[in-house]
Amino acid sequence: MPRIEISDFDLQKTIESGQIFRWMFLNGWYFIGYRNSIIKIKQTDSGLEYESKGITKKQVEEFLRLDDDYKSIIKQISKDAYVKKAIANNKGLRLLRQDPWECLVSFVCSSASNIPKIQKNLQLISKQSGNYLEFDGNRHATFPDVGELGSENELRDAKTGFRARYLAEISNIVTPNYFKKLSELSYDDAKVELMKLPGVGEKVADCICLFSLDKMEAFPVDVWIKRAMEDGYFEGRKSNHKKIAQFARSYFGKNAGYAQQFLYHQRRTQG
DNA sequence: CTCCAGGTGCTTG
DNA sequence: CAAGCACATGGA
Repeated sequence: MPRIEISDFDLQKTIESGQIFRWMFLNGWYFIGYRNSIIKIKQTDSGLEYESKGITKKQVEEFLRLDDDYKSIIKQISKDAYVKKAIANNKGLRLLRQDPWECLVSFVCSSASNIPKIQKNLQLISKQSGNYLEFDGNRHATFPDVGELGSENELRDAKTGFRARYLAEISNIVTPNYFKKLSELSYDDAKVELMKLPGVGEKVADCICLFSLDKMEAFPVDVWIKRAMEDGYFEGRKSNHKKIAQFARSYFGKNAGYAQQFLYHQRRTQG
């Protein structure tokens, strides 16, 4: 089984920090749905150990963002005691590089929802419209390809509620080429383009930019981050999404998205 | 029963 | 431009 020698990589925090939703923990291993396959992975003393089927080593490294210079990023976003505490409490938390299509569907499902429900939505969509894969003695459903998400009614069967209409419309608009084009755009242009899709506003567009399009300056502002930022940087006073996002990008710089992930996870787990 | 959840879109003032 | 509300669903 392939091993990856790496320090400062906390697999549990990374997987369970709400950036990906199709994973399960079984007998000491994480099984993560990725593109048309599964990555089975666990933490070891010296790093990570994984096994997968139909995915190259290069693809696994790309997904795990092993190309990030973690220490340098941490140094860059460690601007003050407040964020330093979030970083210290979540040492080894990383961002992943997801498939943009699944990321788009995931975060359209995320609006006015919660993590367990998003997981349920994606699992049902995969069972309905994805393929099945035999792996390690188990059957796993893969995520449906672009254009194969299913009808609006099927999406409603997946308990996506009022988001079913958005997803069905999105399914008719995007193509593999849509994401190829998107990946070539700047952060601002990619965000504008994404926000033309129904069900995609500022926050969802930022999540897609950060989690799947390498736009590390994106700073998604949800209710949790809003509270965390108001406490840490606005003297506890109420602010708004636009002010917070604008401040965060200028304050934390080109890796603001990493700061977001630490502050978000800190807020979710320690308050 | 009421409230709210990794928001967005639409309508009003 | 900001504020207010509906939108499905499910857990607290």
